[in-house]
Amino acid sequence: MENSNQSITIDDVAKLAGVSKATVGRVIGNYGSVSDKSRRKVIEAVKELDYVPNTIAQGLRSHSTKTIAVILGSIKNGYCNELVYAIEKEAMKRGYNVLICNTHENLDKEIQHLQNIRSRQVDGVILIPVYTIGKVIPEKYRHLYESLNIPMVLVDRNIMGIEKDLVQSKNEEASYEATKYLISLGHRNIGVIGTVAYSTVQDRIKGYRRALQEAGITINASLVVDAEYSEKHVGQKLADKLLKEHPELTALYVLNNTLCGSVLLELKKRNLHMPDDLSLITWDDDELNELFDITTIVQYVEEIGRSAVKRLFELMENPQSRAEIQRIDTEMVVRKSCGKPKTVRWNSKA
Amino acid sequence: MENSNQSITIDDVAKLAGVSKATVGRVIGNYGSVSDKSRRKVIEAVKELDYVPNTIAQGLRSHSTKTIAVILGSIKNGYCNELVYAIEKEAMKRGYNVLICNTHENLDKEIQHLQNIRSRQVDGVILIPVYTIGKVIPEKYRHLYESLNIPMVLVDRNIMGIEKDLVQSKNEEASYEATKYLISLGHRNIGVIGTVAYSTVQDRIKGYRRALQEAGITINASLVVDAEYSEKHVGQKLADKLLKEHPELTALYVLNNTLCGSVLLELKKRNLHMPDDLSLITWDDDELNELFDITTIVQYVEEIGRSAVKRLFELMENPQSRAEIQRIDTEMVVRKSCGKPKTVRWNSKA
DNA sequence: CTGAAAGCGCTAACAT
DNA sequence: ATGTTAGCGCTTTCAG
Repeated sequence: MENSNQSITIDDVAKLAGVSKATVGRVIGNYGSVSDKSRRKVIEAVKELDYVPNTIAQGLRSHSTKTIAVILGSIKNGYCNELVYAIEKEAMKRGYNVLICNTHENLDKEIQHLQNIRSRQVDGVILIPVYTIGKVIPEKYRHLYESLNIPMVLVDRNIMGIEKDLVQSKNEEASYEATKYLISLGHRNIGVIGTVAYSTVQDRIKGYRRALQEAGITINASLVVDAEYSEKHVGQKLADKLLKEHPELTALYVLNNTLCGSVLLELKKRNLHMPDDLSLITWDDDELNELFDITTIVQYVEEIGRSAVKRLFELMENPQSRAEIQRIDTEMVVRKSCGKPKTVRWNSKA
Repeated sequence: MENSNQSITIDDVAKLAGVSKATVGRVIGNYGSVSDKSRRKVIEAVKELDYVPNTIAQGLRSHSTKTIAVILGSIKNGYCNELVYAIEKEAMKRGYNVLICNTHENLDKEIQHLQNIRSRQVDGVILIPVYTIGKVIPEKYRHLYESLNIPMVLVDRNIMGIEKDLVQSKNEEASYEATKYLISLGHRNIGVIGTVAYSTVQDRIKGYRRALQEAGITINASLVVDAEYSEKHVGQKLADKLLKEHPELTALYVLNNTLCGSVLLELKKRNLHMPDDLSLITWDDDELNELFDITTIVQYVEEIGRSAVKRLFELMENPQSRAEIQRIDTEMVVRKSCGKPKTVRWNSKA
């Protein structure tokens, strides 16, 4: 218990316990078979010396670093940090640590992280990929992902043209239901704001379209506007644009959590109240939504994280296992932001 | 470029380049001296084989894993994820990766992480400690922190009785100024809500008291209420309590970002408007604050992160360097949540 | 059940 | 400027 010196090694323990270091290894690594007597002696020596095995040395020898990496756009994003939280918790349970890597939504940085991770012999990767533009990935990049010989599961977004495990919400279905809900209230002109680049958002748009079609409502493409990632106050700008150009709108449907606050700013500016002047639905739960009583499609991010880790460990045990897609349920939390559409053109003045 | 096999080693490169592995090491590690000719050959071979050095092996040999760990309560906290973002960015620049560890504000878990990190030979630690209850740390724990022979800088919170580097905001000063601002508007009865357990919050309370004293206002301890960490909707509950028991209050001062949303919920419920019915100041920036036009004390979290990393690297180079405390400026962003106090007892009805 | 020996991939002395 | 050698701390054959 006394000496916390870094340099106590398995040899010291072996010497003190009067056994070989192989036996010590068996005890601390919990493999092979050791007599009770030896085990006791080793355990005592470990305690006596305050010995902790060197994970680095273990890693070099055993090719397992007990580390997984999470690569994503930015930990500052609400979805992402909830995800990382869940992943770390789950990994810790299994004795793994997690390395965090922000790509800043930059493909080159993602590649760089991936390379780096290879050199670190990380055991597995959970990735929210940048490349998801709805086009099949260029050969140059595809090669990188496929050649990377490391267990990997994608979360949230898919990469077209690549065979990888994926865990994500039922985006299309949830979006379909949400839109149907608006339609059932009487809305026929629903504006949509989202960052179209992401496969996730594309799926949500598909669901939106399907619901409209099913209700026999003509689809007006100009009601769906694309919010460039990382542009400041883009939600506000686009809400303004939509409301200005489409006085017929009676509802707004926001596809990214990050945009909603900014959209609310615009509603406030125009003195538009929910649900009387305008109905609103948004994705992802947030304190904001509760405060403003906004009806929300909640993703079970914790569950997504847990599933991703679970699948990753399966992959680590059996790297040949075929890629599969897991779609996690969502929940629509109905609050008070949606109502029957107004017949008066409240915003024609704008 | 062809083979992305894991098992390409420095030997393969040496063989292909026709030099010794020592020379290869010199080139990729960029030390010692190598002839231009050899260097070229090595670089070519590296490219040819798509070789990446094994960080684990490097670490075992050189005792530097190029990894730092960040240990904190929860990555879900806004302050924390901004901090981690800044740290990761800064670390990446220097070729370091960051390991993330959540303590869930649990001291035992923190210790566990610290132990684990030791076995991983992490080069340095940035820690937002759990133990900060304002009492000197018990010997049992103190020993653990001090014996841990690894460069470490604390962020945000201090541990009494321990000599460690610390980077934090000028909590006392900022709080003093904020309170003075409220006083200057005419407020004399200012309710305070915060999680008192944290040294940070204690400093903020000190600043609040100093401003009151200086203005000759009698300090009423019952105006400062303690929000238990992790209790749900505690902000709302405490705001309710304060307003109920102290109808003389004309301003609320919230010391943790996490509490503010919940406090707003209570104001909404009581139909209290800022600044007419009540003035409000809160700590930490947030979209919420902008949306509600709340005057806010903004911490420069990015700068705190950068400073912490910078200091950590100094410590890593010179572990004997004496512990020092860095206090980072804050900024009060004045919005519209504060005004002159009402003379009418608006909330006496409650 | 246990020990001896080899070696994971690299860097750091020490030669030359 | 370059190669040789040893060995970081551990796990893993392979004998016994």
